[in-house]
Amino acid sequence: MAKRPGLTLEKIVDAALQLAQRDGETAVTLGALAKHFGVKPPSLYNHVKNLAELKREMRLRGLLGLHQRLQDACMGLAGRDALFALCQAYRKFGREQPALYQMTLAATEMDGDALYQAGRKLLTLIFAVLQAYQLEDEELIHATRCLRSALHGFVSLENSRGFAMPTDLDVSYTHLIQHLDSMLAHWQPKVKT
Amino acid sequence: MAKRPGLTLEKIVDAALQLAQRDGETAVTLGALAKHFGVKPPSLYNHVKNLAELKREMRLRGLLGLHQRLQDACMGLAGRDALFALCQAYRKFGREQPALYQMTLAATEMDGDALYQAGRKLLTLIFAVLQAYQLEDEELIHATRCLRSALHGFVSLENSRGFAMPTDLDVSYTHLIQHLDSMLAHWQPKVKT
DNA sequence: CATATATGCTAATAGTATTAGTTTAATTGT
DNA sequence: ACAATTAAACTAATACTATTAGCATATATG
Repeated sequence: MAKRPGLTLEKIVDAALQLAQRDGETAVTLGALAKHFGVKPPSLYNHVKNLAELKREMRLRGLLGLHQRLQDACMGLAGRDALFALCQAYRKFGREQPALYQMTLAATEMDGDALYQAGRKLLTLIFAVLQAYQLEDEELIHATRCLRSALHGFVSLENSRGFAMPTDLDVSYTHLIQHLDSMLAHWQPKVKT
Repeated sequence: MAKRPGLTLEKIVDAALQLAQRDGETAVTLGALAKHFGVKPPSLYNHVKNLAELKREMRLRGLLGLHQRLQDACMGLAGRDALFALCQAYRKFGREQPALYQMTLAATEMDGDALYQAGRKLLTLIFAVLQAYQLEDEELIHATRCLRSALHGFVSLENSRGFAMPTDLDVSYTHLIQHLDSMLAHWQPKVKT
């Protein structure tokens, strides 16, 4: 038997992320990963519980990475500037790592505590950015949901080629951010049904 | 050999849609469909090119169904009322048929003409609804992208349990619609970068 | 250096799509 | 009504998937 390649969960997740980045989520298969490490597929089970857990780990990395990117982008900024930076960084992440973004935002049932915590961190960051708009309690939550919907929707549709018209997407996104800022600045607590 | 069950593309797609509705997209498998019809898996290839085409057909049904629902909801309405009806019907469709909605909005590369046409129909309907807001040319496209982003983002996140806080989602969505209406009513053509 | 554990392996099961080639049910034409 | 044709089922086979069980050995530990 040859030397052991010193596999570890870290390395496997790294390779899985690269694989997803290159060939999409469906390319993340135990066979492909095993081949990458010069190992047989069952050997991976010594380090990963199963494929579902591996994908959970990937999603955790995605959430943490997204959080880091957004945090870096907002460093030292506040109010409108922070919002713009947040939105631009969000889209940038989605464009640069489409497969990972898609996995990241696809929550399932049993996600475990780590994923929940990562989601919370992201939410806390957004709350911090929205602080300048002086929303409180429930209103802050509603506003955050609107913001997240707009950002996720745009990135998601852009990544899946849902915007077919030959009109500049950067301009559309800038519009979107401006209107989000406007929405937040003139937030109306009263909902008329 | 027993009598032939009189398979057809229509029936297969119908069964596939029911299967997706009940157990999710991953449950749509040729084996499961074959079992449903009391037939062996290869027999299905006499009616469907392959699994990818079957899913394309499902997505086409989804797009057409969504269009129909939205059209029905907007019948006889205009302006703000039409927008509200459109948005509510959009979310309703997404909630009632989560798996189908997810497939519907996940465009791939080679989608063929039928899917493109269905997408166009949907776009045309939205343009009609936005007519009252008096946007023109490029602005109409940007506004439509903002609208679609918000709606798709909300429905998508809601379906994947992306909104964790225990705050009423109906209220959040109503907020979203109101702000979309406001955005459209006070659309600012100039984008300040 | 011996023991024990960690981590690789092979073999096997089960489920997935798909193709090739065959057989027969259903339809069509005379 | 019967023969010929077509449509649609079948069986058999290939090639991927994930996953488990049990075995063997490289590495680490006492």
